[in-house]
Amino acid sequence: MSRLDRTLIADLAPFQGMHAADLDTMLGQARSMRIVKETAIFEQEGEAHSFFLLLDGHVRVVKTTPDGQQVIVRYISPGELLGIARALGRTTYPASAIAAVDCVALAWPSRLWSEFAAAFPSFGANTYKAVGARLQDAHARVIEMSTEQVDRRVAHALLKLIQQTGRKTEDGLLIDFPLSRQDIADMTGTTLHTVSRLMTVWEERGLVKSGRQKVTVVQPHKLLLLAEGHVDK
Amino acid sequence: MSRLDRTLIADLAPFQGMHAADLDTMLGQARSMRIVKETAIFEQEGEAHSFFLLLDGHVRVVKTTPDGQQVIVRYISPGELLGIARALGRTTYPASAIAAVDCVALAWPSRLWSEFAAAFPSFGANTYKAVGARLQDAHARVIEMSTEQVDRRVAHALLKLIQQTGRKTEDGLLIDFPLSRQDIADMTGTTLHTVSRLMTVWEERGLVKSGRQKVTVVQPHKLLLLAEGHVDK
DNA sequence: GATAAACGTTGCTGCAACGCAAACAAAGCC
DNA sequence: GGCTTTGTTTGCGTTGCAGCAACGTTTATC
Repeated sequence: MSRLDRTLIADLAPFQGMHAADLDTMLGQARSMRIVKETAIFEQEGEAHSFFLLLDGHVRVVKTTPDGQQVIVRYISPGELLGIARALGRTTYPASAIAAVDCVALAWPSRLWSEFAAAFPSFGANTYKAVGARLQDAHARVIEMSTEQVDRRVAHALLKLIQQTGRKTEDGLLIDFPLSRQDIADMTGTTLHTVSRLMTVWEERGLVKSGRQKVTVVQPHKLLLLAEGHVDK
Repeated sequence: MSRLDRTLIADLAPFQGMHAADLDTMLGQARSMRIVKETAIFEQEGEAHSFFLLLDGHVRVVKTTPDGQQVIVRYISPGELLGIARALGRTTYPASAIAAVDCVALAWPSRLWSEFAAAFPSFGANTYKAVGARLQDAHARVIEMSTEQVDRRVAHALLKLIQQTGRKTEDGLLIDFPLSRQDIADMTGTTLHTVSRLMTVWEERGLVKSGRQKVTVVQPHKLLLLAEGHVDK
């Protein structure tokens, strides 16, 4: 790992407020790894032997129900920790993490997490703050699933994605990794058919442009209005 | 607070592994309070000035959407912490906490939380473990809302409640606080009408017995089969 | 004990969204 | 270039469940 890399890593949320030397200690014990597209970083129910820092790419966290239905819990962007099950008192991963594109990540053995958290208080605090945010997010999603109908949920999901990974193009904000109708359905608790129908309607109205596994939001503002229900669908 | 009380409190999950003297330090700074039925311990959006330990009673945590719909996030039983928003990096409460019955609780100023967590590592670790469990729970609920239909969600909710607060009676396991059809609906993302219909069917089949704001699960095992979908409804 | 308020039940109707099926389109592969 | 695989679109029938409305029942209030 080059000097430059370390400087960039120091800016990431999980390491805010840490001393450079402490960060070096952590990085010294990390294993760098590449994950090819559509392979798993870790699997649901598997023993939580490591935790990870995503450096490049996008990862989807997926839960599969006993009867085989998939739910996408969230997408992870570079700079975020994943697989911290052990830090929350679990011994197995509660979900699978699949690389949506080719990825680069750092890995540490799980047992080191508590050592790091104890030795570098900022690191522990940052993690717990992130966990707090995730809890918030999960609750927000429960509310959404309980009270809002499909079109609004899908609109919301797209907005969250462009906020996370939106890349400006001539058409609008492109979601920067392959995203199928089925993926969107798995994020919002609906079916690919319903998503497909919604997308065609929105495309006709000029809200989005989309192709195979590709979504560009043309008019984020209008999509937001729809998501918030300030407009008749 | 009597000597006996302190002994009992020491057994509660948030204080496992703490020294008796440290616990005394904490309790010395707590304010004991009674909350009358159906009043708020804290309100959504309100400044998170305190965190609480529920000693007696049952509290429901409710989120209200901008358009007035209510969602019950969870019920809290004696021995659990609540209102720990500040510990997760928030300055306001993300939900309201309403006493389902007359309650007794201890309250500490929020700023003390980080002091306690730093001074008594077990306390901090216990809390984060609890937060981890809540995150798990929230995710499980998202999955459930995404993939299961109403009857199974309601069955699951009832099972969770009897597990938390079930009191053995001659009829079966009674949920030990007033619980209306609307409450169950708010827990499961449906309407009181649908819940009412389900309850009548289940009553006819001898799965439950219920009256006004009162639910007794007669055959938990059969209800579980229904919740898991191992039986045609 | 009469009146009101809160909670629960039940029939009916409508529709959002699911499921199925068939066809189409694009990408990968030999 | 043809073949397969994977993803998308779209029509049509079905249905779970919400929404409305009316009524019954229990608990509070004075």
